[in-house]
Amino acid sequence: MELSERKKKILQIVVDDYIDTAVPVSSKAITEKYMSSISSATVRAELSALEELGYLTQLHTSSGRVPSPDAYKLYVSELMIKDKLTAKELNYIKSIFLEKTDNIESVLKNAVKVISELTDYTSVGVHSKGEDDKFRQIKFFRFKPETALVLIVTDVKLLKDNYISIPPSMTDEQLEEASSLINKLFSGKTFKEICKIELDFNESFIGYKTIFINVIEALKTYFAEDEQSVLMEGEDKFLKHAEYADVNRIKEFLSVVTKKEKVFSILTEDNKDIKFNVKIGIDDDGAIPKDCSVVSATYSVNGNKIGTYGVIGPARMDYQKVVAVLENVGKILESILAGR
Amino acid sequence: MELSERKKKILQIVVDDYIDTAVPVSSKAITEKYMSSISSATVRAELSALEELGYLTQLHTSSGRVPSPDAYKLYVSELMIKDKLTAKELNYIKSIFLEKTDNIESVLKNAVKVISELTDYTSVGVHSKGEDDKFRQIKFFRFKPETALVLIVTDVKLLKDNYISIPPSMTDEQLEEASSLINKLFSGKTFKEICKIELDFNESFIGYKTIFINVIEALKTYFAEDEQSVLMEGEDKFLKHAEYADVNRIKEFLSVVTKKEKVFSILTEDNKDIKFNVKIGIDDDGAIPKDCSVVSATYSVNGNKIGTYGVIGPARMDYQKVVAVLENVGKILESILAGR
DNA sequence: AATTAGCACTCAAGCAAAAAGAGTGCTAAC
DNA sequence: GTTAGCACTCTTTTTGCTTGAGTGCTAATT
Repeated sequence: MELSERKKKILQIVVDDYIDTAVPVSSKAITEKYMSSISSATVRAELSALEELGYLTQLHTSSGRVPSPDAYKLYVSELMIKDKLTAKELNYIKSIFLEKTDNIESVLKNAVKVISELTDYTSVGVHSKGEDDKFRQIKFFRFKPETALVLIVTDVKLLKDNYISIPPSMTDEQLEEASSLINKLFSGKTFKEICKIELDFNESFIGYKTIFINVIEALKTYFAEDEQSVLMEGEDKFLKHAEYADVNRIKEFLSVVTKKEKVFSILTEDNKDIKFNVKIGIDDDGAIPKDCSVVSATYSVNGNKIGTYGVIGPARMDYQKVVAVLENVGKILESILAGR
Repeated sequence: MELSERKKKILQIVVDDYIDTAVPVSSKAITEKYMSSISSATVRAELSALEELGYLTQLHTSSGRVPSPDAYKLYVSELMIKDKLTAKELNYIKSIFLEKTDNIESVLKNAVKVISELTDYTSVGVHSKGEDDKFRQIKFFRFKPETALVLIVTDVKLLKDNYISIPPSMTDEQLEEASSLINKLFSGKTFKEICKIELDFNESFIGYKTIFINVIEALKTYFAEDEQSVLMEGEDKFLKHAEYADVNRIKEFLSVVTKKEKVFSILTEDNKDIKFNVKIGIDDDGAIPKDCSVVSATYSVNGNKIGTYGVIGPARMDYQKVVAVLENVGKILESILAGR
């Protein structure tokens, strides 16, 4: 059901004020600070109704009201007055992205960094698994006769650390030829496409069979590693905020933030089809800690969602600032990725 | 001045008991649990003397005694009975190091990981800046006519992410030749040595001058980045320990542990020439937080100290376990590095 | 000269009762 | 529908009191 305009106004005031002061909001505070035209008794009736509807809660009978998770969600999607960044902040964002843009990972790293710095919350970014990343080039570094470090460059990133074994009998020239063969065959293709390639190991090819299989194996490990691709910044920023004055809250928060796989699943799980997803932890056993909020957005290239970025912090978060920063960073991020 | 045997014994008991129980140790506890032959009044006199000497402190007049930083240091260097690891633990250490050993960084990473897991403290490792790392091989990935990604492999690690600009007029063949020239010239040399090489750009060489200069530039950035080489594991392990029930303690701890450059300077600053260095934070403005302890050791190859590894945790730390783990890991670490 | 028993003293920690204050819900009047 | 007024609830803070652990000191003992 749709809320009356006055209810919306009051709810907005409560959320605004609570975000600002961290103190439960009383009817008196509302009339005195924001709505001198009506009396506190009227506001009390409205607050009571909003509580009935699930948007507000009371810590105890004689305390002011605190927004519920639903209230924050509504606030972000409808109630909140959008913030604008200062020219200084906008310039700062732009300046960060001027740095080298040769691979998506470093672009995303910059995005995550700037988000954390401007919002003062822990920021995160995940890039899609990369099944659509395009193969660019392969090179081998032969360290010993039987092992080589294989380097694969995609349009997204460079992968190293994949050691493969090669037949010791193979000469360096043959290895070189193998790499140019692979380059010719795979170049420009996505991982999905590469897997479909029917390899015809005829006589001119047969010597490279092991290599090919090993390279594809290396590619598979590349696409399998997902937690690796979680980028975070400002893991300790949450301590700056008043809610984290309690040891258990801190433990809860850290137990999530220090586990990249947890962060990954939170960010990639079902997102509603709205611009900014807000997820707030309710009980203690969910993926997100109690009273902890995750605001995230996806970025796309050519209409394909290829990653998610956002912030993690207390439920009582400065959503105006956060959304403004995410919005602006997102725009630049997409424009850079589109122009590649 | 040298302590009497009895004082040493009592100090050892106090530290042992305090590490075990986290409760200030009373004269009564000492006589009842460990020294039934003498009376508590005698112990009290000794405790009083040890306090006078700076080894013990009292929280208030009617509390038991707590070891001072000096007491912990003496404990580790002289008083403590060395712990032995179980066969299971030893096997675990060995098993971890069986993994790929192709570069020092990954070996150190394993060391740090195993230390954190066995001790349950945050562990750290830093490798020397690398002026003695040996150049192995260079390769160029030409992305655009005017830029290339340069990959340099040393005996320690692989460095990527160094983009250099190349003259667009240069053909791929010339670039290839440049890389084999560089390989021939630099191979097996340390950074120091490379810097000393007098480059004679005679006619056959002159075309590669820009490349050479750019490569050396890339090497310099490599050696300049130092905080990068701080490896850490178990950043949230400290929360497991009783001392971190206080928010300010947590903040202090995290403010150090999340800043790699701080950890770096703590680990690399003046170490006494003993096997296990113990540094304990005293006041709040030092590099190390109050009541926080850092136990570290260096590892060497051919008599050259090339890195430091250790743990960070509360002053009331299980030094027996920590030293035993560090000792064993250090041995394996050095044997692996020596055998390269 | 070192050790010990005994005792007074100190201080933290826990508890209960009281006081203060903020905020609500309800009711009756506007 | 709105509002003033008031009783009621619940938290927070303060205060005083009690308990108990542990020490330091002193005088007696070995």
